[in-house]
Amino acid sequence: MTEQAFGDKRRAGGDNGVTGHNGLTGEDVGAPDDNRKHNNHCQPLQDMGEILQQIMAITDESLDEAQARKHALNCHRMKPALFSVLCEIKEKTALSIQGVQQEDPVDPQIMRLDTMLLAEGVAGPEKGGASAAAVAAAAGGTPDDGSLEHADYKEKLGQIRQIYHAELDKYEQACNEFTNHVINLLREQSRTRPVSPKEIERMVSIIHRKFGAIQTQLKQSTCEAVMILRSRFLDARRKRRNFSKQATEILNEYFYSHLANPYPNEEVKEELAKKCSITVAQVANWFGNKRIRYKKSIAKFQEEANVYAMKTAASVSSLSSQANSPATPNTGMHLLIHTHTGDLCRQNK
DNA sequence: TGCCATGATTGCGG
DNA sequence: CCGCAATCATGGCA
Repeated sequence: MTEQAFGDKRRAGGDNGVTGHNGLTGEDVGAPDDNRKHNNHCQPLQDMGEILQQIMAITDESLDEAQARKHALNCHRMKPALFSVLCEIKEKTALSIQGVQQEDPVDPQIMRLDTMLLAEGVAGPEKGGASAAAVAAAAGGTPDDGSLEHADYKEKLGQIRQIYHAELDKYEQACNEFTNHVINLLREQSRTRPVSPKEIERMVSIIHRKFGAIQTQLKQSTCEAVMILRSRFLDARRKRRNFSKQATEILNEYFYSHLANPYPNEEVKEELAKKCSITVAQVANWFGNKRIRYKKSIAKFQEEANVYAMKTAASVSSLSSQANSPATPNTGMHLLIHTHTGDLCRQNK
């Protein structure tokens, strides 16, 4: 698209080149037709040679002379009228064709990038790292570790944010500079060839689009950096810390005092979580683990006890009545029985 | 360094 | 959605 636009520019320049050529050759400005005919009908190679020779023959004097001719042309009384006609013709031809597929819709991908950057707190106003808090919460660590990781995450995100904005400013500045430069250039050129304001506008939009593409690249890179940062922190989920002795004590206390039904309801879980400075999910995890492990250890002991019981029963048949698993802890039986029969598992539901 | 303890995750069933 | 069971992955100790 831009190529096309630049192509148009080159074509426009080419036209200009012909006029320039006329000027440089010193031929009469009032009789370009003769020159056209000449160019169209004679051997192009020879013409090229001539042109080359003319170019080679350019001296400072001839340049001055050309400048003077240009000036004379600019001051010609018919010039404004002719120029406006030229502009009009160009408007009706090249520009009207070019301007058709101008407005392309906003890329949904760019919108996604913007949304993500905004959500992550990279773009938009500074907002105390709300997403960092979310990540820390997802990590499910203890509050201490959470705040530690939180600070780390916030710092890294801040760095990304800083770089992003610095680059954005840089690009914006460069874009403005370049745009101004091009506008000035075109204005300068508009004195010698038909450059309508619309064309300048179009060129500016092309430049903006080009710089927009660079910005998109920047946004993409920033998004990637944030994703990597996030994944690093989410990977840290598994990096567990053992609960404090106090916390384990509190949890064990509840567990063993409710062995018959070690299923704390939501309120109890919340209370325990508060007491232990852990999350409700962690309390639930702990009880889940505890129940299964307790049951397993009981089962293990039971198995062991059964082996011994079998041995004892086999060797001392007269004492078989006492062979009922002395090693089995009484407290564990409730849970074992309950779990196996499944009648109390959902009491809290 | 290996092993066990332990918190977290996952898949499944009800 | 909850709990169970299996599993992962790390902490901590001998």
